[in-house]
Amino acid sequence: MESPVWTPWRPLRLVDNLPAGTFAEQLDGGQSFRWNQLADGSWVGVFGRTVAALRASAGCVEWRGLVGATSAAGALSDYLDAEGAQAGLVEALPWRSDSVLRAAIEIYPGLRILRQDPQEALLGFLCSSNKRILQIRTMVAALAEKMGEPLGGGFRALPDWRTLAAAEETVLRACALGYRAAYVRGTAKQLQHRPDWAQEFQALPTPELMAALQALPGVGPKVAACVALFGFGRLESFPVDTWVVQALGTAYGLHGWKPAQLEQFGRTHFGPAAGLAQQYLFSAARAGRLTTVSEKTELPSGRHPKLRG
DNA sequence: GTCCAGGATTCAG
DNA sequence: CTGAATCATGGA
Repeated sequence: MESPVWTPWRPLRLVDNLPAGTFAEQLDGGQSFRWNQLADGSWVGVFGRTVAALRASAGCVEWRGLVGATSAAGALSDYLDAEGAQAGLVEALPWRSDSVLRAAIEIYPGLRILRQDPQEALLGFLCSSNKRILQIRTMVAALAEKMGEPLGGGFRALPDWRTLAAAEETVLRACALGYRAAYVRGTAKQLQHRPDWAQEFQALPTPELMAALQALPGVGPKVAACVALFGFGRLESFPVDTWVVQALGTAYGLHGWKPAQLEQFGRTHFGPAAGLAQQYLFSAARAGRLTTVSEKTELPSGRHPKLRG
């Protein structure tokens, strides 16, 4: 087993303060599935072809990379939105009139959407249906371990579509994908001959991007919304999963609403950064710390959206 | 053993 | 079009 040789720890300059609790939630809260926390509290992960370790100390973030590899500082800065582009979007969310959102933001202040590689987001969320975050991490780790290209230090990249399309049935099955193996294989077979698929998808407006994603096997409305949000930076995308259904039902009184209706509510109520609001609500709900909306709070879209039109 | 998981697909009505 | 059944697997 090849053990990693790390560079010294160095500070990562972030515009926004990032508390340790928020930091952990950001890396391990169901956005990416490739970060693992070590016994010393630091985090080790792979994103794209970059291997890095991170740790939060006194409100600041430190990083280190593999000796001999290209410096991970630039990739990390982009990945973690070091320049603070999302801070203004949080400010523009309706937290002043929405006490539920305000309370959720205060639980994980500084929480941001990771700017992930499209392939990483798509593969991860192809594995996500009807699975818990811990189990998704296990699946993705197995895919990388068995088929990914070595990056040094014992770490591996995610396998590309060509490799996944050609993978033996027994290999895929050993990754504990279950029925999702057909999703991964089917999508891989469609994308393996389109090396520029990510650029082509990125050029599409969000509605067309969502449609293109949902044309892939195993990609429905929720997975497409997650890939658009985490992989293509579409901050207006509003994924509705079981946690968000419960959160909007209990906290906003939207009982019995169907996912499509809740998605419409989320995008109209939260606006251009609805996906960011969604992540705050998702994390708060998962932490069991979601509050309930007060009767005074105004909900501009506090009625069922029209099913047609 | 039972229930559920950051759902998607297929099928019946 | 909508709602229910089904899918494979592991952890609580």
